[in-house]
Amino acid sequence: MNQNLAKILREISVLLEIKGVEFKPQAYEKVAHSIEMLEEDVKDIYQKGGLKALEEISGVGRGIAEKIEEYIKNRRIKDHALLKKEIPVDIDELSTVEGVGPKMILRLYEELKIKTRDQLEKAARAGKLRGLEGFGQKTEENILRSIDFLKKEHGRFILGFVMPEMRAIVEKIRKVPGVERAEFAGSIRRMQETVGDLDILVISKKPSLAMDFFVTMPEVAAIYAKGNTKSSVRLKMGMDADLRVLPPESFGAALQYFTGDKYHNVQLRQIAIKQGYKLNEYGLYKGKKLVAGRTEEEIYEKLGLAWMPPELRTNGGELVAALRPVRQACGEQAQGKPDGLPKLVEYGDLMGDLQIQTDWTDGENSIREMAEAAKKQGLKYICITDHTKTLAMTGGSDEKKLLRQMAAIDEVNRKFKGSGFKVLKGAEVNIMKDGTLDINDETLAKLDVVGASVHSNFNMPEKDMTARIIRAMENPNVDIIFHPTGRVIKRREAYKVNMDELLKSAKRTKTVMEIDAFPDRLDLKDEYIRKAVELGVKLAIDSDAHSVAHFSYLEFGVAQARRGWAEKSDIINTRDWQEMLKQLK
DNA sequence: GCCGTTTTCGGCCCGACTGTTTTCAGTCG
Repeated sequence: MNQNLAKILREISVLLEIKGVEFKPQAYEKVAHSIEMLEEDVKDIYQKGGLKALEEISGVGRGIAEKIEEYIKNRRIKDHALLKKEIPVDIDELSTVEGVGPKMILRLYEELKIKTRDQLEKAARAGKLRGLEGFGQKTEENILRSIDFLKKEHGRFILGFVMPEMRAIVEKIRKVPGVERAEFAGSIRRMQETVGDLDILVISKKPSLAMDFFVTMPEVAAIYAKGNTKSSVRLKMGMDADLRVLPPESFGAALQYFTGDKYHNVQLRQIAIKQGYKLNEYGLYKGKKLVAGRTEEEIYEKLGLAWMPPELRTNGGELVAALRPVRQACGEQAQGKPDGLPKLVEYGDLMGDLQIQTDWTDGENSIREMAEAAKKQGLKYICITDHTKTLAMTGGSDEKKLLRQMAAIDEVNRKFKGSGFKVLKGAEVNIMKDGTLDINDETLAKLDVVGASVHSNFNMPEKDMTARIIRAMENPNVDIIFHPTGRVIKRREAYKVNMDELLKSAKRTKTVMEIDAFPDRLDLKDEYIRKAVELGVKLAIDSDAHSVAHFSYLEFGVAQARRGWAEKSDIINTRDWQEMLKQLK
């Protein structure tokens, strides 16, 4: 319900903006975002506390609370329907076209009756747009180019898959003469699951050199804009990229500003205003006087806040947590814990990896090769978790094959003797439709680590899927639930499951929940991680490696854990293998 | 439409770049 309601509220926001209504659009947009972020269903909130409870939601006042009530009762909001009737255009489709905003949508509709992206494309191809006042040939071309892109790609890229190329680009820019510093900003710096574009900020004595280099890199397919401080391009791999040159005294301000996210920034600027400052990408100002801007730290500090890792910046309570005690705001040194921010698990904290597939099933490499690659990556242990028999297409193990594999692992461990590296015995067993497992308990009991996961019957009702997984958790041999929602980003939705129930059961049965670091899985999602951490459910971060190249993906699992406010102690494989095993059932 | 250390009215985040304009509106992030 929340996502649908959020969509309607956002549509109201855009429709009001199209009509030129002031301020209300922001109010609706803010609420749409709050609703999206909400963990509890609005319907439950309403049933428990009525309109009053709805008004507790950030940004919701009496007016919107009543509209939410109306939606809960009737599945529609009358004002929304009226607006749609007045301007019956596909907002979603049109506003995702680059360069097309509310004002343009209105003119396109009024003058050419354009309602959909297809109609817009046809009109542009026929050269009908350039006749309109304020529209020229360039605008028409830009619209067509953007539509072509939208058709080809779905707009966002999976962070782990594009990160190597992004890093290579930044490295090259760092080598351009005059460039003193170059950093990622935006969703890449926040380590979001997916990224829409690449933002790079630089300090350079020779800005024009950096700009020239940037727009003529071999990776560039087209140049949108080139200026003295900002240039924008489309990369051949399909992503848009921006380069901005900043003076050193503003670099921290720009880094903060362009890292976002948007909601964090809006909130931060409001905090600044309340304290009599103005915050923009050039710095924190008192009147015309620059009081901070060289580093992010000094800006947060001046506002009475602790600096926080970019992964936390989502306006999900991090600004409240970052508040320094009052005495420090008065100029005194704070003693002890200065703020309420979590001490996040660090990249590099992982000692082992608990989900690895080998050539015994659908992996590419042998146990030995995987072990050597993991050791090279700096890990101290891995657990081999090949698929089991009901995943027939992978040649999943039955009980006999598992026993043979255990012997093979003993053999590999003999080779590693004295090196401090350990290979543990495990399996990724299938949770059957009824919640039983496809390997008998006697065999499971011989393994060091048993991961269980759902690989079939994805389309069960939520209640049944939840009961199915909980039954698996109740098996005393099951240590970890692997990739607990089964989603594949951009390809497959998560199956329907009541995560609150799962997490409570995980706590009760001492079952560990996995953060699968494979870039297009990354489930648990950040919001569920946060909930797990609050409940005291233990987590594991695993690569789900199917080849030696995949161990590098662990980084993205750590990022996910950090966005879920997880600390080192929440993650079992930050401990050595003996201590890690003690955390299991 | 929301909200309050500027508090029940009067504000609401901010600046760069583009395109189509001779001074700026629209869009974006």
